[in-house]
Amino acid sequence: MDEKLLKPYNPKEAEDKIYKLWEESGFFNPDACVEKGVTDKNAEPYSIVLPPPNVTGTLHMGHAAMLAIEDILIRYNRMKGKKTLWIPGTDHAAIATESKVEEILYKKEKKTRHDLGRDAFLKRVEAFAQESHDTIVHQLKKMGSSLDWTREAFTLDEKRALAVRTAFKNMYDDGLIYQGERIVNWDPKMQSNVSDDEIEWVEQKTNFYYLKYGPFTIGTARPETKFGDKYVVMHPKDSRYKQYKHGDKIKLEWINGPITATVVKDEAVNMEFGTGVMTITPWHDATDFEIAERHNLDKEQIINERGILLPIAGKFAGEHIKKAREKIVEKLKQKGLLEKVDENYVNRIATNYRGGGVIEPQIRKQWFIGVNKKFKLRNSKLKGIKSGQEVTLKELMLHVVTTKQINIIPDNFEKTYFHWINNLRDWCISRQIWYGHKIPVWYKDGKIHVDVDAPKEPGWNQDPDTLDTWFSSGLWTFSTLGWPKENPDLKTYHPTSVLETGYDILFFWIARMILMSTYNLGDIPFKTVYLHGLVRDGQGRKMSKSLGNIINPLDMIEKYGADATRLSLIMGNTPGQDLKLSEDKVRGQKHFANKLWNVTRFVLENTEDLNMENKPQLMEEDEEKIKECKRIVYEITEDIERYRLYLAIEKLYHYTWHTFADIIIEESKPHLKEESPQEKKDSTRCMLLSILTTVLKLLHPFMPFVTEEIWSLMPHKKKTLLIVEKWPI
RNA sequence: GGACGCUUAGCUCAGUUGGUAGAGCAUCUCGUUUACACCGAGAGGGUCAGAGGUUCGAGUCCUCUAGCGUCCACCA
Repeated sequence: MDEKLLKPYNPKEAEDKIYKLWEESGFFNPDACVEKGVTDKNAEPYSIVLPPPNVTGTLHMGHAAMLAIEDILIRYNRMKGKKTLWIPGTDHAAIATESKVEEILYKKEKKTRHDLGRDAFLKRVEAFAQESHDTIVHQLKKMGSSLDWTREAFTLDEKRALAVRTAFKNMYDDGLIYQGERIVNWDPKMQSNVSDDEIEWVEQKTNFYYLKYGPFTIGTARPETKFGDKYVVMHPKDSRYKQYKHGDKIKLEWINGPITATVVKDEAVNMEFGTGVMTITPWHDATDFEIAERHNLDKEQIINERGILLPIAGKFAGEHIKKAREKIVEKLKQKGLLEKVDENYVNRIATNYRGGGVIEPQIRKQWFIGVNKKFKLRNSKLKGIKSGQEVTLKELMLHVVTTKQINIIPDNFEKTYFHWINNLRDWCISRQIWYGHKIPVWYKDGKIHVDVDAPKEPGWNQDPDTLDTWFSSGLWTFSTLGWPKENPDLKTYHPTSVLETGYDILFFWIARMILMSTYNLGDIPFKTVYLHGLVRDGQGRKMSKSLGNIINPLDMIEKYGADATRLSLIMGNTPGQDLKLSEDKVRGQKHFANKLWNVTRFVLENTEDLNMENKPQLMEEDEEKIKECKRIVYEITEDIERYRLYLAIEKLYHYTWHTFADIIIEESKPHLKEESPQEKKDSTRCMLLSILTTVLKLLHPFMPFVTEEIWSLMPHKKKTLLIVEKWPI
């Protein structure tokens, strides 16, 4: 017997060596599996694209949980004999990465990206991204992820850029991508607009001012935006104001002198709120913008892109809004326009969830994807929609989920998905940051050129904007498989089998992938969506730097091994439900790995000289034990097939420890004694070895390192790796 | 304001189609026998948040209530 087995299991000694063995074997690559004869060339394909981690830093426990779940599914299906592919990659995460680098740049050198200029700044970002990428790849390997590294992708590499430009061109030609002057979420700090989904609302106590506006009283938390307010709006059914008719002109004294206000009746006004009267600032408020659009009202800009008041503010022009507010309030007070101040008002402030800048809505020319625009779907492979049929993107997104062509686990998230889609507005895809895919649009002398490639003749200037990072992530399931080029991978592995990710990016990403895949391929991107919960600390709090409660996956791997780390993230992890994780839990799983190690020691000590070529006759009671083990195999297989990994591992844990070790092995001891009849002895030994072999196979997807290490110490095995052994069913 | 989720042993959670309440950790007692003290044998501990309903039977299905949490929404 190998001397290693005499000492406790040491993950550190085994893991890196084992991972290298797997990589060298080529078995992460399905083509190699076919070549080496471990997978049938006509086998059913099984594929997952790795949700690409952002190149903004390092992986956290949420990533680790995702990797554990996906690797289990991949390893299980590989052992089932399927042609199994798991594609690795990383995401350039435009805004997140750019703001991170800007932050570092400012901290270290007190410089902004504009001080460096576009090219020099981008070089910095790329260097940062490369470093992050390398760290991430290292971490992915440490977790034991059986990813096919020959197919690694990056959302911003050449192949993906071609996919992005092709998708843009197609959507533009179909009239789905258009340019429009709309109110957008402008982040003055980042100098870019962000989409509705990238906004985080924070509550803030602030003053709420009641101002005299002619015969009315209006309320506002933002007096600095009010200079241009010349429309006074009330609900058409509000009886308090029935003497005012839509279109009435009223002369009144305002901040910088007398103005003429126009009465507007609109149902968007809430009669219960304040006095039921409001004035509007269409350039800087989304609701006001919509009212102005409905009634064809003037829109005036009050604040510029850097938060500075424009000439309309009179003597306040040139001042930053933050500093001007108090002075403006003072002036209102002097003029007798300030009626009352509520000091306990709680306002909701829009911030950029990456970078934290306070959003200042602005009207700007941007690129949008129209989700309600009709177009003819080409080459439909979707059930219920014919090629050439007129549809909208929104309809496609709803259709594939309502008809169950895509299943979401847990299914209550389908409701959330539908609700979001139903409220979906046109998707603003242009950003004014520098890191990302440049928009494939060129201008010259008032002419516009939209294509995959730049025009040949000189003098054309490319649109300086970049695309929302989710545009390229939306293509991920097929851009990683070679689209738009003809590629056998695309035929074999798309649609992918399952998309596994955290429920927090259901809208950002999953919905966008469904949009992009149904549009560009006329097909679903994946058959099943499996959503895992957030990983929280032992007390259920979010892990964050400020709380200091972050558990780093690499630390856990270092202390307790990758297998223990994986198990702790799978046990008790039900889909869609947040998982509480403490270090104790990881430690407990390490004990399990060691238990398995010791079980092996016992079985091998007793079976080393057993000749499995001439299988001994099994006695009835041993036959019974093997049958019971088979039943467990069926149950566990069923659990994995139905994505109940938490149940599968619990049963396996229980069977291995409390049935196999505590009962079967304990009861076998008398039968292994010298004086026991040879027949009985052989039968017992054969039974033990058979069950151990099965248990190792079943456990392999969950704890690949220790099982592979043990496999290599088994004297009876064929000369193969456990990773490609057949699943015992 | 709307939607969703959670509430089961001291702690963390399972409980898959309704059929006599489960696991791990923690606690207590005992124990070194062909692996394992990162161990074994055993014990205590729950009116399954509350109220009502359907049913022969409900932790599980329905209704309502409470607490906690998450997401969505244009209340100036």
